[in-house]
Amino acid sequence: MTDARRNTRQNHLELAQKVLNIAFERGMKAGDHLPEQGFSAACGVSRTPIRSAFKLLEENGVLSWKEEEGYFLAIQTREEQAEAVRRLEDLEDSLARRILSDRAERRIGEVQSASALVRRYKVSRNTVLNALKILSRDDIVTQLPGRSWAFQPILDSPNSVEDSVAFRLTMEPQAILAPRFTMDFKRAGLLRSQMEDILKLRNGSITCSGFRAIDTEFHSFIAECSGNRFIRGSLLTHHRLRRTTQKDASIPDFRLRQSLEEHLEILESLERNQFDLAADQMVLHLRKSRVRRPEAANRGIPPMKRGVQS
Amino acid sequence: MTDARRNTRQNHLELAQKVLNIAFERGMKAGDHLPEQGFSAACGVSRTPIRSAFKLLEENGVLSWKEEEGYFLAIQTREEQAEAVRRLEDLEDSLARRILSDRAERRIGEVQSASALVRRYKVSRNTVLNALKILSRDDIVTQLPGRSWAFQPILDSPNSVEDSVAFRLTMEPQAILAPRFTMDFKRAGLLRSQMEDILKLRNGSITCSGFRAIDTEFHSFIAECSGNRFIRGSLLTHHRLRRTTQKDASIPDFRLRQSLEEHLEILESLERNQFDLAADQMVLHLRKSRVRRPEAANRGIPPMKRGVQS
DNA sequence: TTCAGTATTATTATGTGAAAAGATACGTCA
DNA sequence: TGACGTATCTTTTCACATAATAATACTGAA
Repeated sequence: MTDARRNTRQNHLELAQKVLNIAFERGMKAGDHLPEQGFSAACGVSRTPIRSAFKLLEENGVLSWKEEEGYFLAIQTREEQAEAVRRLEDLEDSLARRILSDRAERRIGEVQSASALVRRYKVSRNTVLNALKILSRDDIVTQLPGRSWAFQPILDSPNSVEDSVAFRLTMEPQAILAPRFTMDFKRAGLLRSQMEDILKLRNGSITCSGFRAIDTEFHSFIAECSGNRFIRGSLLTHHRLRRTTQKDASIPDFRLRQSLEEHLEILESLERNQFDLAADQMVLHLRKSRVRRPEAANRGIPPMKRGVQS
Repeated sequence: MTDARRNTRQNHLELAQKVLNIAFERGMKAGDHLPEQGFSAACGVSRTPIRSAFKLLEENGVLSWKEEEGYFLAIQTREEQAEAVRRLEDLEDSLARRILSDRAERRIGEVQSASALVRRYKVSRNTVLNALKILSRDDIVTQLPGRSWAFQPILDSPNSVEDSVAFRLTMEPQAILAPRFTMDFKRAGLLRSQMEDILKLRNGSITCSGFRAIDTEFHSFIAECSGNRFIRGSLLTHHRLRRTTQKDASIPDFRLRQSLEEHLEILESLERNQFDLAADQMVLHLRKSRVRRPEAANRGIPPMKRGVQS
């Protein structure tokens, strides 16, 4: 596994996921042909990396290959796709991820020097620098003036969770209300059907991590549709942080379902261009999911006191 | 100048500014002694870089040096300090700044490769990579999947300015209203007196760039006091972007004064712990300064339609 | 004890060439 | 024309040696 990890460029893992998403967005079925050039154009890279991604997907049984003809989709259902994506995500446990989890478990201290990490993880200096670059992009670590790197408080302290919800409560409705908000209907439809699929699962079999994945995707989607580039940017950054640092908590099944149904309602309102309604539903959704997290309940976020413009 | 720039580490310029700020925050007067160890502790670095910063400041006439005794403050007034800081800022025209201004003037295209920049600016690859790192921290450029870097729209298009004000209108009041908002009274006092000094200048002699500097500092200060780390983070990022990309526009003198007086009023409310009032004043302040910018007036930001929670 | 000066050691930054990866062009087949 | 396979050139990454910088320990003086 370690060798495989070393042989497989991180880039290709990301690219492979992107390829898979595009294929399903285009409504491809098992047996369909995936033209290299089309994906090359869609991903904005040349054919060379696309081929690597295809090969990677073939190794994972997602694609099949025929000489002189190219690659073909080998899976059918969205469940299979989701599983494949999960497998790819497992592969890409980069050093950044390891460092993060070690920090989350408090196995390493708040302040680190690059060399210390080189020694601890027995990897090249460049690898560490790269990981730090990734982590600092999400503001998980910041470079102090000297030569030390400091971890920011992770999204696991009660205060942080509280701050996160407060942040989202101000930003997400505004993302919807910003002028030039434009829905990507295709992606919305895909999201909707994914959520409906999950809801169809029998009681108790919704996994928390599966829910979290789709939840983050939904909220990132809303952010991406926002017409305000600064609201979009800061929300996307925040969701990236949530995705990487949030911990699994056990949430009862019925609450997960409720949450997904709220997502669907918001999507419906947006599709009807009822932005005010969608924004209000978003506020309610966030407030409810706040109550849902046991550890954060009844802590000092002020009630509906006042708006941005009172 | 080019040689001096090459000899002077960028780090030390920043550090020198920090040192100067700390000295004035501590209320030091001309002739006072600056202990190396004290500043070393205050800045979180060892004595070595502090000495470089001291030496740099001495070369600029801000400090004086006596053998076997150390460095002493050589300037007295805040104007002298501001001037010194400005001189230091002029020194640090890094490659990032050059690239940014070339882009602002549309001398270079929206998409660039690192090598192209190496060729254009005749600097080492590392220098370019470093500049790109700085620019990408503020989301001025982003790395595309392939090997190209793309500039984001700069804060000079009408839409961007509009988006920026809308963003600040949602965030800045919330920064004040967040629980655990805590004023740094010392810094507030310093800011206040700086603004009062500017207001004392005779009519017409307030420079626009001087105003912008203190304006950004004031708003960054508010952000820094916020108890919500995500609101704080996203606002600070945004203000950094404003500082680096905003263009000088000519704004009539009386409007600058009005704006500064609004700042003072907000500070007063904050000092009295009247956070709701301060937040409302901030909303008004931002709305007014929006009207002040001629190019952005009467464009589609929705009126006081609704709050975050309504 | 605290300070600046000095020396020593640890860490990081930089330059260089080899190797990997990406972009592009061309050939061939359907 | 549009697809894949292959070849070639450009760009980037990586590893390593070396220079620059930061942290630390130690000194003597006030």
